[in-house]
Amino acid sequence: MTAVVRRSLLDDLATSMLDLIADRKLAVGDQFESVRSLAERFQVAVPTVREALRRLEAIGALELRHGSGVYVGPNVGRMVLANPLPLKPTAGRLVELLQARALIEPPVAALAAKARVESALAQMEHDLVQAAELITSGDHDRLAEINMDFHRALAQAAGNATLAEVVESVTVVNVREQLEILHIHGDRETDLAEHRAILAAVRAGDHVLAEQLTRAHLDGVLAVINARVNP
Amino acid sequence: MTAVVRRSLLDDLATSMLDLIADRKLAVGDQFESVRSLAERFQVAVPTVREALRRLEAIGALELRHGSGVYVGPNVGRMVLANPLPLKPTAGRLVELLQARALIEPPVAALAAKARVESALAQMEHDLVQAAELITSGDHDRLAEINMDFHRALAQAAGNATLAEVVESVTVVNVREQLEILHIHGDRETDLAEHRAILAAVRAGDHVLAEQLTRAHLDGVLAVINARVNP
DNA sequence: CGCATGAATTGATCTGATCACTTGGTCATT
DNA sequence: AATGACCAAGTGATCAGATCAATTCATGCG
Repeated sequence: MTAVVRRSLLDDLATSMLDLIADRKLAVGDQFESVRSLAERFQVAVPTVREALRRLEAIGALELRHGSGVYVGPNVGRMVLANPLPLKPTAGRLVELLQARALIEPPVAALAAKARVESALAQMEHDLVQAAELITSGDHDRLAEINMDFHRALAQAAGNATLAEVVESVTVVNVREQLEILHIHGDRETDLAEHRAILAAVRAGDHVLAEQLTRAHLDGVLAVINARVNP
Repeated sequence: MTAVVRRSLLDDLATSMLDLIADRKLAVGDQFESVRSLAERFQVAVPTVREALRRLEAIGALELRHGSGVYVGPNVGRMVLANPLPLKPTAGRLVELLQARALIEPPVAALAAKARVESALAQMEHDLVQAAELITSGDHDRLAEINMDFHRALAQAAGNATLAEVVESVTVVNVREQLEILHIHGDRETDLAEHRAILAAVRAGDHVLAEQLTRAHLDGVLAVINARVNP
């Protein structure tokens, strides 16, 4: 049996649009075509085009800006995504998430110490400066964001886009919940110091130390969370 | 200013629908409401409901089956997804993907040797039997699928849903391309033998060996690919 | 120059209808 | 009783055209 794949009109539309983007070599942020012109181009009705656009928008391949137009989104060409509409994770799910990070990020840090992509290192520096300011100013919400960004930048320093996507996906998840974690963890100064040590190790190209420090950092957080969840 | 997050009607609709699913404790595969009844429930027009449904469908949280109804999809509640509409990856991107797998999967195998989730181990056994049959029957397409499934099952054996999602996301990517890889790699018997050794190590609870075998397995594939891409 | 203003463009949503697929039941045939 | 053909209701898919709302940018006033 040949498993007839019945491609719906919508599947065709969505892939055709991606092909259009690829053919025109559009980059992230570039304006795409208007809904009406797409409808005419593909000879389908406006609502149909919009359904296809929504599908692409859901995965971040496109953006629809009211009154402005359709634009190429940040996730076009990505392989791994964070679910943009996750259900509220349970406490256990958050522990699993941290475990996953504690497993994945240390070897990524080791790789980063070998690759040392300069732009990412600069981003990490920048994040540390920002973090220091936010600690004194007390804006814990933005601090949590910046700390997550440090981890994302660390992954980007490894020079592997797929790894960066994976790490971003597991760090993006509900900053709300991560906030709670940070509030539990609490010791923001220690966090900052550990981040600084990690960056120094990466800068020095010491992949063993970078991996070890990253593991210690995440295991520390994990231990606190675990104690909190299973008292 | 009160930071009026201008949640579009669509955002509200999509999240409301997810809330409905959560409230009713619907499981994957359960039937949801019809488009028309949803339109009436939320007091919006049908095309609007459909756009929200498309968004949820795009991430696999829902499925729309023509003539039948709307059903809960397999990805509801997931945190990490594979891009369902990826662009054609370049050769370099595929190497990166393999590198990412070679970095992530070995420690996952080690964890699997500790957790040993029985259902996943059974799945791995089943995959190996299937793979042996497909090698003799010569169905290389299905063989590639089964081999990927072995790796996914291995991740599930680790008992961490997030890790399983990550590994699935990096193994789902374009079976077409992975096929090409397998054709390059070619030595299907070796693959099978290595898979068998990995499962044995996991079964035995030898996490050091499981990690080492998995690393050797993926590094072997990676080496061949690298030689092929950079001749 | 700087800022209001209004027209044009574009996305957002609605209304209502028609087509196509699935499903389950009816009913004649076997 | 089992089987298969057939029909009708429910449901998603698509269409057509219209109206509302946000953005953009050229225009022109102060």
